[in-house]
Amino acid sequence: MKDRIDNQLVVTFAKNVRIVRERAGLSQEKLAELSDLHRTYIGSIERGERNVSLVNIDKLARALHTTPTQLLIAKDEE
Amino acid sequence: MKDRIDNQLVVTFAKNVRIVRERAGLSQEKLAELSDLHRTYIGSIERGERNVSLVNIDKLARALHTTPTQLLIAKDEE
DNA sequence: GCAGCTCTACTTATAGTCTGTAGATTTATA
DNA sequence: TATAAATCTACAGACTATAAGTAGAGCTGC
Repeated sequence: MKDRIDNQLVVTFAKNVRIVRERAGLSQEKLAELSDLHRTYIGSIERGERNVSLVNIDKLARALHTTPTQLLIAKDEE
Repeated sequence: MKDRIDNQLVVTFAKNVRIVRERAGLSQEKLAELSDLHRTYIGSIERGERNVSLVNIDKLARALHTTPTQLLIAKDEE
């Protein structure tokens, strides 16, 4: 398994992408198609293995009909 | 001159970093030191030439005593 | 069996570093 | 007033590290 990135923002982003995607009823493959990214790349983002940059944050936010900001906010730290 | 990146999020981020840095009374060099990034890299970010990734967005937000979210929100589109 | 996800492994593209130059601006100082 | 010294930013170019992107096999649960 590839290493997770030890950074709170990366972890939060990863979780949010997964949550929003699932709420939207999309598979990773479908999201990949909508965002013009690769299916395995989406998976690794959601596992917190990728240090995603602004342009792809933007692509994902658009595909999920949300904002970059929403994807970076920690929803509930329990 | 290196090309600006044609992406709204990149442009917004660039502007916000500069505004917040100047409000804090910091030079690019001082911010570079505080964020543990290179001085010329800070300059190119503010010129909108860089597609910055999550870990460095986090570093900059911390150094500027703000949040990643604040750096991504378009303040006023006039 | 199938859909959806994980994981390895890899190449290519670009994020990010470093050195150095130049111009503009400010500040001290003769 | 100059003018020199110090500070700051823009930018070029070359380099290194890592993000972006792809392919394919293999889990897992329905």
